[in-house]
Amino acid sequence: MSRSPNDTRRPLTLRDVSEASGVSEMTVSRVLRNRGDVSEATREKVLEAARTLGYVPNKIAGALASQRVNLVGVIIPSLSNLVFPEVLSGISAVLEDTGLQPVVGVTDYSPEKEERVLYEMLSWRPSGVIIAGLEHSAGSRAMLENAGVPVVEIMDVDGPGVDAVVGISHRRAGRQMAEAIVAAGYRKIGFLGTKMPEDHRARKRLEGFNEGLAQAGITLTDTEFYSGGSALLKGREMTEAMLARTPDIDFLYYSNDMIGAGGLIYCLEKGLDVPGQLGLAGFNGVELLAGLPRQLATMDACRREIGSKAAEIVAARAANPGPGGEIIELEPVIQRGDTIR
Amino acid sequence: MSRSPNDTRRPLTLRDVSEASGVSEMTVSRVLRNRGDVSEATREKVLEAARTLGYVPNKIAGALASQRVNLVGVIIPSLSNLVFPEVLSGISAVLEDTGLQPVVGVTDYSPEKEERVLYEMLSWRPSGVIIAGLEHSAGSRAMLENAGVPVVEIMDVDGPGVDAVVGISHRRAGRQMAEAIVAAGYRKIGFLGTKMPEDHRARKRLEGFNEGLAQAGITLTDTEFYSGGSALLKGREMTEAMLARTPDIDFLYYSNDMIGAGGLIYCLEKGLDVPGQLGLAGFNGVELLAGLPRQLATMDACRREIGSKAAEIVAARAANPGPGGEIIELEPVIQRGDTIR
DNA sequence: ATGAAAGCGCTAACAC
DNA sequence: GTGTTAGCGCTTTCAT
Repeated sequence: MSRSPNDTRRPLTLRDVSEASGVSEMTVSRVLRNRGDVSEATREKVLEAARTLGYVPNKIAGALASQRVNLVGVIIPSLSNLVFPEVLSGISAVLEDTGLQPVVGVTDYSPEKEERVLYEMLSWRPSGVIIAGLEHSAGSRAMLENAGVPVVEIMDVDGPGVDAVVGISHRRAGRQMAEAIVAAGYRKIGFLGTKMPEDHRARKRLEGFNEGLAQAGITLTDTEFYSGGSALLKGREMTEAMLARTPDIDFLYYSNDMIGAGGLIYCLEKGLDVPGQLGLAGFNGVELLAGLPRQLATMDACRREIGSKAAEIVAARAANPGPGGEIIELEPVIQRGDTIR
Repeated sequence: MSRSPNDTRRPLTLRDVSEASGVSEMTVSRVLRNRGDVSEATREKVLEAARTLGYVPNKIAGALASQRVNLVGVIIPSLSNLVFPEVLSGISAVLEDTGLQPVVGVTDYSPEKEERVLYEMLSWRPSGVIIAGLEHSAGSRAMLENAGVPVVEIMDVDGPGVDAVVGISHRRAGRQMAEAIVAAGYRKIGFLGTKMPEDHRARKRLEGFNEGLAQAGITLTDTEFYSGGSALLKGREMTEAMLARTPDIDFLYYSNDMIGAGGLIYCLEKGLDVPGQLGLAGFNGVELLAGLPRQLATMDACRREIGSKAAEIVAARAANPGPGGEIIELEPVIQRGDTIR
């Protein structure tokens, strides 16, 4: 590949394009951003010069000068959870045609890391922030309150938000599932979930679930928690353990579909009568379930829609600032599948 | 929450901290970056002022002035592939303690989108770029060549790279799997994969697989391709279709573990004799497989290690520029599992 | 150990 | 339709 005149490795600037095209920097800038009136002739000249030089604009300088950054910070606990990539894709799809760009930060469910990631993001002065959850450290909360840009807290509506909130009520989701299970006649019910105090949404689902059971005068018969490892495998193991410990249990409520799927596979393998003798349910409505031999009962967490609504709020307010404080509660629906009788 | 003196929504600047602490902007800057000698007393004053004001530095201005950006662009085809989040976590883990930050861009396997994402990233003048694959549009390749920062192409080593390359040989991986299958005595072999011309690594695996078979005088008995939808479900459906069409087939090679897992579940459900009558193998070594009743034969794609090696190269060269052009080929290993006799 | 001046590469605002 | 000027908020460099 032959080297262009600019053979020193110095990055190209507007000035280089300006000189190469014989047009002022300002006009070059206008052409490159499609702003203001530029004659077709100059336009051509400039684009030609930019292309042959291989000029890539410096957004850092542009952002500093214009006080505008087309970035939206998206802060989520994990990428390996399957749920968050889906939220992300909802966000991306909407931002795609707004000129805004998502930038992802991952917290690993750690409030300290969330605070660091948030600080890092805000120091780039993004046009908005989308952040998972309502629970944040005092420092994070202060930063969000003072960010001076739209903030959308997603996934969860059970609690007060800093600004806009888009999500579902996990408490209610848990309650509804409890009601459905009780209505189906199950009475000895076990819960299997993650040992993660920082997963507030799973915690709220369990609280709601207990409330729902309590309403029918029932309490959980057994519980089992795990942390780390392959969720599918853990689901198997926990199910095996619980069935061994509490043989007469008649329903297993899993805090997520992956461990639920592991449990389902185990039960089918053992030839257990599902849903006759033993009912099963998970949470999330992940696509994976469609490939299993039996459809696990679950509840759609509206992941993509949460992403797209959140992105819409940010995009709308980036375009013209409003008062903020939007609250959007989505309604998850129980998918009974084949594992509740 | 009470408002601080700065009640106009103007973002805080170094100057605000400087005034609040009675110290020059320069010294404030030094304190905030831990650079140069600052007396403990001033240090305290400054930090105190910054904290109470809630000052967040403006990295845009900082980057412009210092010509240094602690960002590393990471460009991958997809987040829902399970493989890429693992690569990412390898990258993050290494960058964590280097002061560099990964910024992710997703291409959806589209060269045009890759070019746009790359352009966008380079316009932020990152300290390095990690990009999946060796195949890029002419435009992308030109940008990579002229970026003036370390570029690491990952996942694949079958072809020439722009700068550094970290990955495995998918062609060889396919060949090795073919050899193992033939050695186990299977002869009527089917391939099931994605209908994605843009997935060059899957294509190379298939090419290598065919080469491996050809060496034993065998050609593929049947093939089946899919696109979109739940991979697990597609694996089921394709397996069903192929077994119906070619009942005497004795081995199914899947282009990835998700469809392989779907196929395995289907076969077990139908009570087929795996691996006696019918052998199965996938590719990737995803964690999910551990939860299945039978272990699918597969090949570890070294995802996390690819990520960490790539990050190490970028970090090393960000610290002190070298000649570049590192080539690291990792060696995937066949995991025979329970589905090859 | 601290401060002053210059300037990073671009765009807003205003001429012409 | 095009050019000029000033300055975005920091850091570099040099002075003290």
